[in-house]
Amino acid sequence: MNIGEVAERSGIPTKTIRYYEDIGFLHPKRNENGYRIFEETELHKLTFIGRARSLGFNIEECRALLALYEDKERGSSDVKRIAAEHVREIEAKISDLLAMRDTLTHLINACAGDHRPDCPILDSLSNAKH
Amino acid sequence: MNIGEVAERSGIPTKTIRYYEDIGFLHPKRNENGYRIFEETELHKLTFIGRARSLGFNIEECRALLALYEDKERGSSDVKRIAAEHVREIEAKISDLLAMRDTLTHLINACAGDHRPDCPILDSLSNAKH
DNA sequence: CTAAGGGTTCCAGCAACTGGAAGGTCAAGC
DNA sequence: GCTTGACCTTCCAGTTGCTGGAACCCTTAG
Repeated sequence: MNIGEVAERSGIPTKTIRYYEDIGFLHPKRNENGYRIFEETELHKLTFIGRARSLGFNIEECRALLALYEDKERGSSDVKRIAAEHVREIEAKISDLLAMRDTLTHLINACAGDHRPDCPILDSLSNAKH
Repeated sequence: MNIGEVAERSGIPTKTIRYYEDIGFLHPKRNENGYRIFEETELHKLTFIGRARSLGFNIEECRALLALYEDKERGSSDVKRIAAEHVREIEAKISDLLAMRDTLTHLINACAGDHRPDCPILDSLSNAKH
């Protein structure tokens, strides 16, 4: 399988696949003309990484998950720990964003939004009322 | 005022203040030894930017808000539009994160988390059940 | 023979800083 | 006068996770 087919089947762009090779996620063989040749297992790995990334795991977390995925001796508790830690991070981001949204929504509701220059949004940004 | 005092009073690190000068947010004068000298108005600007950044506005949005802030003729509707657009972006992020959290929480609950290698989290990442 | 559509490498850039090196300036203490 | 330490300066490089582009090679079809 060439890189284009892998890209199509995994949904990951060729650029990104080459990048993943650079950072050591994959080690595809090469044929005599220098092209990368991918096995099914490499396609599976890429799909795995793609799903983990779409769930918001960062590269280092993906690396850890991939190592656990390939280690037949590991217990599920390690995976669970990584996932639980990740959920905590997600929840922290969510509450930050909720706080931002509430503050902004409040300011927007207080703002006339017309041609007059009075604007509670700018006032709040410039005055210290945190 | 030197940069250190501005940093202290605005809560923005000196490195970041210099960066903000680089990207054209500020134009502090220099005295004969080359040190930046800041006026109160520059301190206010920095505080303004700091608040906008902490509300999640990106640099370009800050630039727009700053321009509106300094334009005494502008109407509040422009500001309101920027803020409302920003709220929409925040809400999109929130729903992405909520979906991630729900998926992961579901997987974590299905995972024994013990020494056995069976792990629904990894299974889900590797099998196509999207 | 040429063109299209693969593939390869390497270099640069995005956002928004942050860290570090190498050096100039200033005030205080000895 | 000298040193020490806290300031300040500039410039360069690194962060994360790619993405775009240039310049080039390989293969196949018309």
